Amino acid sequence: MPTIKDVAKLAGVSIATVSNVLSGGRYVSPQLRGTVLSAVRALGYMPNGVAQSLRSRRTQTLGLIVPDITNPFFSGLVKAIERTARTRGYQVLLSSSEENPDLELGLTLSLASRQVDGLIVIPTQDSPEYLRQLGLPVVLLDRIGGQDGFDRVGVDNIGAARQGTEFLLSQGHRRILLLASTLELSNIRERVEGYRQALQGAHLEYDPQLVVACGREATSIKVALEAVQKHCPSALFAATNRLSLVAVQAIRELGLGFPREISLLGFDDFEWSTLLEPYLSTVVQPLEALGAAACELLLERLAEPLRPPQRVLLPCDLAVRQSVAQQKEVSV
Amino acid sequence: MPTIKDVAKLAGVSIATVSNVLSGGRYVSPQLRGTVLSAVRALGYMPNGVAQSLRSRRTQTLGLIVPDITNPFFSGLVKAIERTARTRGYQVLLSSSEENPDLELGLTLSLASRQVDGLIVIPTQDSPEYLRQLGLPVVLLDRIGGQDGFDRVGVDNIGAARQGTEFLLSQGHRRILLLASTLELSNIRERVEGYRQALQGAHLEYDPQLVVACGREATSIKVALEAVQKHCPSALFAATNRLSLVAVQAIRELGLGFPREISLLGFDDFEWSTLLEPYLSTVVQPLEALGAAACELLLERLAEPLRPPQRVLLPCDLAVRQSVAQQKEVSV
DNA sequence: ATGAAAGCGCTAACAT
DNA sequence: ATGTTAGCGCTTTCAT
Repeated sequence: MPTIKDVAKLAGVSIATVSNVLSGGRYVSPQLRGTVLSAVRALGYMPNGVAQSLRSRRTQTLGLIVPDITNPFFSGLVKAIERTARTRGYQVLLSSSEENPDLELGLTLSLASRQVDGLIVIPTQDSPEYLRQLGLPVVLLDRIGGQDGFDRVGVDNIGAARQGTEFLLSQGHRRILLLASTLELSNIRERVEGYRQALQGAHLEYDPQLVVACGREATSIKVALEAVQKHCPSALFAATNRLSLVAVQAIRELGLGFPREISLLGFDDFEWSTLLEPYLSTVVQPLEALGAAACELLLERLAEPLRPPQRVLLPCDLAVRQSVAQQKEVSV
Repeated sequence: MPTIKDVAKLAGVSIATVSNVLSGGRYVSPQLRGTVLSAVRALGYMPNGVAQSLRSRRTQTLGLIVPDITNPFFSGLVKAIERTARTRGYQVLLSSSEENPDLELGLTLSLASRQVDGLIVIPTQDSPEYLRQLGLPVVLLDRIGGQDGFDRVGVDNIGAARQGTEFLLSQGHRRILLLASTLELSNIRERVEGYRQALQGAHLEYDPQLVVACGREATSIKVALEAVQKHCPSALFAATNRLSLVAVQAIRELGLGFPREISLLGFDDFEWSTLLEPYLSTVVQPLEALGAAACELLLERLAEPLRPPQRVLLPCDLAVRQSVAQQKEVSV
């Protein structure tokens, strides 16, 4: 691989001039410009990004830590982030934390050691304290509960869940079972809170028993199934996309007419949900906007290190399709 | 951020010793080792990966170019690659080519400039010639048609499609419509070939009209729908996961009893397909193994630059579930 | 067993 | 308007 030195020699100029032609640092006469450029082409020269980074102290690289890229919610975010970063001249080092806090810490350190300019993290748990110590610009994405002091972007979970629940209520449902993954995520707790607020707004009693934490594993189905059997809800509100799947399985195993006997409202929209018929109604999170906002927030922070931490809260939409039926006989 | 120099000063040793303690280059007495290590801890020192890379000429970074990370097939591969790379001490720079060859070329160059140690590419089209010129170890993944001379890992598409078709035949189906995306991908052409071979093996006529290229956009549904209307197949074989979706939509629009009146066999297995009932039978590609193999092949190439290009061809499985019905009345 | 010093390829401050 | 040169933080040869 030729270096800047080779180009300088071939063009008969100093390496500074080559650098300036390529990076546009200072004015170079058109003639020299031309000679340098042809030397560059003749040699097939490409600047060594590592050397540039060492010298300039900027790698033009962002670190991204995601729990599981296989989940369409996360992969949608990754896609948006990568695209935004790319159009702004940044590359993305992607790591998967596999929902493991210890691994997340390790990845964080390893990314910092590689001198990424900043980090976008979808943390495995609330308030990752070590991220503060890092001395690196960090933007928290999606799971942004816990303390502030971080730049963060997420969705108005309370509002979204309230809106979803209100929709269910408007269709006449009174016994709504909320399927949660784990209450350890503030994200999910906020959705529970939105659910509660909607019930309260309708002067209905909030029954904590109707909120069931299914966990994040295969056993979720069993938990959901038993809860449905025990509480006989007329509607299910799945608080994550995975739980929509779980809910569907539970409904099937119980042999319930869907949506006639039981309705389902999902959280997160995803292409493949159209495999389900009747089509799933869901709260839809603005993936594109979330990812882009996270990336842009980080770049702004890089440009302006001292400004106070920002919080971006995006609203969700409600996609009304077919999985929620009108409930005629209102239970008392 | 403290540097190796700071550590050396605090520990009262040379920077060479610090380096050797950390990188295990040469023997250092236990005493000095200890002093150095406590200095490291006291300062919270972390080696600067960029400087290490510049000096050692290795970045411990792999470039990965994927058409669309949002497709569960690709995201499954990415997950496996990232994990394998991580356990071997490598990080992954992820880029999305968005099925755009020009963008792919640009990403390639930009990754090379960042001095990745090697590249894993799921190319947007067959035989990407510029990848040869790159002077960088490259492993082609999934779309590995075209000329050889590359390290590549993929699946036995012919065998898989033949097996799938044979299964359909064994269930009594005689008019099988093969839904392809584009015939420009050798990948897909191979699946067509497997389909043809199976028919031939059963002494049935291969009718090119029964192979329909639906394209990769939203219009696919219309194309598929018209083909079904025109040819009245008893079974559909979708050659990609997207096409399973397309097939399902087409079947619904035609109001066909599924799988009674029409059967469906998919390609690629994915978690969310369980939303469809009856459950989708599919050819399943070994995502984990594919990703891991690609990564490992690349690392082997890094260790042994001169060995001849390897080709890894993995077999597929057939997951028989419920979407293919026995065809009683065999057409003549 | 350890230290001194060269140099990876580049940018930017300092010259002219 | 262009050239010279000092590092960026590290690994690695060459000394001792």
